[in-house]
Parts: sequence; structure tokens; C-alpha cells
Amino acid sequence: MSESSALPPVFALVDANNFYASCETVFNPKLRGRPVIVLSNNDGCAIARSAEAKALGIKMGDPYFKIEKEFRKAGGVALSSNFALYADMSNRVMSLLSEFSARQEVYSIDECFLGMEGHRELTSIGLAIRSRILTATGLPVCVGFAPTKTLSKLANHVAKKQPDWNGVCDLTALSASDQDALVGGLDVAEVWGVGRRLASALHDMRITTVRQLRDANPKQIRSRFSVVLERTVLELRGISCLALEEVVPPRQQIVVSRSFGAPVYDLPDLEQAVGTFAARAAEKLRGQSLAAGAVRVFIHTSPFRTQEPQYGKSVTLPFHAACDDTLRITGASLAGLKHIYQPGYAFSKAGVMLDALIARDKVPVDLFEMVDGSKSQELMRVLDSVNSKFGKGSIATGAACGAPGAWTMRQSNKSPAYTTQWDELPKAR
DNA sequence: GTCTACATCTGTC
DNA sequence: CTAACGGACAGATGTAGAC
Repeated sequence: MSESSALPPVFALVDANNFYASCETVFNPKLRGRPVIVLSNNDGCAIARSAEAKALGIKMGDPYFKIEKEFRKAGGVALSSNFALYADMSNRVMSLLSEFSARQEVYSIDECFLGMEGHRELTSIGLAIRSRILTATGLPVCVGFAPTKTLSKLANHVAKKQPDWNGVCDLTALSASDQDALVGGLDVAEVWGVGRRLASALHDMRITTVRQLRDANPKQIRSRFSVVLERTVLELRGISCLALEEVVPPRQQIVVSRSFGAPVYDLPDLEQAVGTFAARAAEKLRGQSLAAGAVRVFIHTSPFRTQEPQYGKSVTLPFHAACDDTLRITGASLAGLKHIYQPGYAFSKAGVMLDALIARDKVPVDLFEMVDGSKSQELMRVLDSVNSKFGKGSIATGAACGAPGAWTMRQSNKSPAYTTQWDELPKAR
């Protein structure tokens, strides 16, 4: 690990509050102060909740059909997800944050690490970050500072939970005894990398607080669990093991999958869905200048309909030479689908995954030319530019064509793409 | 028997 | 009207066939 500076590492973790719900509220201020949730694709589950919605007891991942009645009675607003809007807002936030440090790792759509070595008055920097993001985008964020990534995540959690910290928590400014008291009151499940299963296993060993995990024997943790959790213990002690990853590692996999709006039984319907997913996956692939060495298709029934017969299968089809051609990827996907399809089941989901990715320009030219031909390259270029100019699906393969079937997703209450689609803006009057 | 590639499962945001 | 429970990834674990 080579830090550019000789200074001890300091990380900021900036995380937007209730990101998707906040994005919606920015563009529709009438939502302010109301319980707002954003639903997953298919309007399936709650994936973001405003503070008011959390106060109503809505949990992350709650299936909407189970809470809808009560939620609406309480005056709640449920919105279909609008990822084009969230991605655009995310880009704005990340770009603003780069003003505060040249060393930035975009960790997820609403989270970002910053390298803050050599900066003093961290709390006031945190407050400045908050006000900059709020003024420029309308989005509330919280900021945590600490000598390790794991601790900065924890600091961010504290900043979010404790109103009197004003959305900023600088662990580097706390005395050892104050830190002890703080982490002694935090559930071990709040630690980055400790999920449900690990939390319950730790619980069985009488490790229930962050402080107890921090003070556990690292070697014992390593042998009982993994080197990953051992690293977490060290990070909790302030020993930085995880460096800022400023360069995004190349994708290993591209996935396009959807749950269906209604159960699908027949092969032709599945073919239309898989054809659509394959085309989208190939588009993503070219967008990142990659080529795929293999394509994988999967279909399965709904694990929630336990009374119905269950079936799920996936298959991988390697390409002779890596390719990025929509027609070939679609062809392979459909061949795979035929291979795994079984009649008589109510399928709930399908997907196409591209594996063994390599940079497009690393594919040996003769192989690329032999298998794909330059005609294919030209065709893909035209395909992408037409679809980008005239909208997704303006040109589609035969496999992805036709009237939308039962598989297309439900989105009953989607907000306009305010920032990316002129024609979706409300008319001025 | 072991090795390996593929399939499936788990966890994270 | 009824029925209705995410998606995109990485990495671990399981398993079947090759040798």
C-alpha cells in the first residue's frame, strides 16, 4: 500500500441521507415533510425511505404490497424508482466532492471516500461539504472522518444518528476514552462488512458491541472467521489496512436481469425478455469498451411462491473469441435459454450475464476480425448511436421486438427524469 | 482421487 | 379487478466431469 504522502491516513466518508427519496423531494418539494418511499423495479420493495417513512416503521426491503394500505392511510407517497435521475444527481454530488480532495473513491451511487491527509479542522470541512452539497443540489449528506475506512463508515453512521453532531463526526478529534464510550454503545452489526450472519455468529461468542469486536484477538478472529474480518478488527483499532481505490477496477461481469411484471410460462415470452436483456448487456459492454469471453443465461421461478413447483437454472456459453456484438450475444443467450427452459413453470425472473471480460483492444485482432468482421463493428456503432439519439430500443434485434409481454415491469408511479429528459419536464405556464 | 470449470449461494449497497 | 417480494455486482462454496 503506497500512500502518496508520508502523513498518517485520514479518510472522509460522505454519504447522502435517504438518497433516492431525497432526490425525489428535491424536484417535488411538496413531498417535503411527508413519508416518502422509493420502490425497487416492478414496484416490489421499499429501497429508500424518508425520515418520516422510517418513523412509520417502514423497513428497508419491505414488500410494498404488504405495507401499501397502512402506508397510504398515513399519508405516505410511494414512487417507482427513477435511476436515470439518481445517477445524474450522483454525478453532480461526486463532482462537487472532488473540490474537497483530489483523492476520491466513489464507493457507491451515494457514497464517496475522500483522502484527507494533511487537512486540519476536519469538522469545519465536514460542515462546508454539507453546505456545499445542500446548496448546489438540495441533497443532505453526512460526513465521517477517521484514520481508517472502516472507522470513517462508523463515524458517518454516528453523524447520521446523533442530531447534535450536526451531520459531521470526526473520530480523530475524540479522546481515547470518548471513543471507547462511543463504540461501546454501538451494535457490532453497524460495522462495515458485518452482515446478519456474521453479527449473529459474533453474538454467539459474546461479541455484541463494536468495542468488543475492536478488542477481540485478531488471530482468533482470523482462525474462527477470515482474514477479512481480522482486517476489520485492525481497522477498528485505527490501523489502516484498506487503501483508497482511486482507480475503478475493471468490471469482471456485466449483469442485466429483471423480475417479471407477471409470471411467464412460455418460451416465446422468455425469448423476448432474454433478447432484450442480451441487447442491453451488449450495449453496456461496448459502452465500457470491453468484450465478453462468455455469456450466461438464467431463469427461475419465484422463491416466494412456495406452494408452486420451483425450478431455476443457468448455463454458460463461451465464445470462441471474446466479442461485443449484440447479434452474437443475443444468439448465444437464446440458445442457452432453449437449453435450460422447461415448460410448465411460472417463471418470475430471467437474466443475461457477460463473463470473462477483457478490454476490447486486447482481443487479438485476427480473432476479432475472423469471428466478428469489421461489418459487425460498423453495425454496432450505428446501432449505439441511433439508440442514443432516438431513445432506447429505437432499433432492436428481432428477438427483442414486438408488443411488450407480461414480463415487462410495472412502474405505476414514476417521477419525470427531470435532469436528463427534456420531454419529461413539467410544462411551464 | 484430485483438479478445475462451471453452477449456485451469500453478502453488500 | 387481482396479485403482487430488487438489481448489480464480488467472492465463497458446492459439484460434476476430466484426467
